[in-house]
Amino acid sequence: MQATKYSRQREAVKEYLKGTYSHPTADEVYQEIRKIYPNISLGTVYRNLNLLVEQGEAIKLTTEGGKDHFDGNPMQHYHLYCERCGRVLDIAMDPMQQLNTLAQVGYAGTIRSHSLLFLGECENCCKQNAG
Amino acid sequence: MQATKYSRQREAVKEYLKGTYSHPTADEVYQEIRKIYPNISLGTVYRNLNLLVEQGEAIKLTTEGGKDHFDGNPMQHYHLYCERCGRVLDIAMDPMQQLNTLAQVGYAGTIRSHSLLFLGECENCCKQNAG
DNA sequence: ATAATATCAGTAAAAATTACTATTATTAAA
DNA sequence: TTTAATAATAGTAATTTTTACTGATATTAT
Repeated sequence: MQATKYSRQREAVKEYLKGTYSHPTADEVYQEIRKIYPNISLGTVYRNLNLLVEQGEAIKLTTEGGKDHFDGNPMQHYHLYCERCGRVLDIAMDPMQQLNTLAQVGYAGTIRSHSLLFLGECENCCKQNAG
Repeated sequence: MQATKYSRQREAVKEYLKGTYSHPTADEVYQEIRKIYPNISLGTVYRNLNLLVEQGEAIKLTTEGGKDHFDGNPMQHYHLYCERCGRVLDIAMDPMQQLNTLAQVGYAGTIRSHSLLFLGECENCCKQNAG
């Protein structure tokens, strides 16, 4: 069965994630939601973030920073991982399904999708460099 | 200064990594090297793997499986992450530098490179499916 | 209201990686 | 070819991120 029941905590996590472009980590979501629900626990945040991902409402972004980042926009799109500050940012570029086709050529397994992560420096860190 | 001294352990790690296409995790490298140097410690494996990455001799692949995988081929190329068995495999496809250029359009930060990971099922897991 | 149960807070555990320390191995110089 | 300097190691402990567990609470349907 496992019918999904409403919970204020999950709603708050979802609302926060849908309303930001910051691609927060679980801990960052936790710190934010605590301002509204001081007793919420980190485990609850993790559980609900993963639930949102399962439901197709969010995306989990695994980066070399070690922490997973979460994105409330479930449409496929690309990101920049800033090698300086570790933040994740959206890249305004059309997703290329043809990459899957190209990869599939001569490969006996099945290509389902792809994840494209650009590496470099975000706008903020670039400015700091110049200053 | 921090001059790099020779060590048998590092040599073994490097040799193993250069001689396999299996994209092993740190622990898998550890288990392998233990066959030759039973006293080698996991920390030594981690230290040397990261050293090889710093020196441009290897690449670290961060996947959603939670574990980092290592590749002894430092040339840019693409991979498949098998969502079934968690293995990482090479994809025979030319790297596309134009992706960096496309991403850079209208982005105020700096795009340095990209990491492209395909998701799906490897040949082995596909076969099992059919069988 | 009541019963059934999904979710929660709080805490403990797990898993992957890194840091620490006394000892050993490598290098270069005497 | 000893000796001195120090990088690297093994073994262990600590850190970090994420997941699992448990008794209490909140939500839903009856």
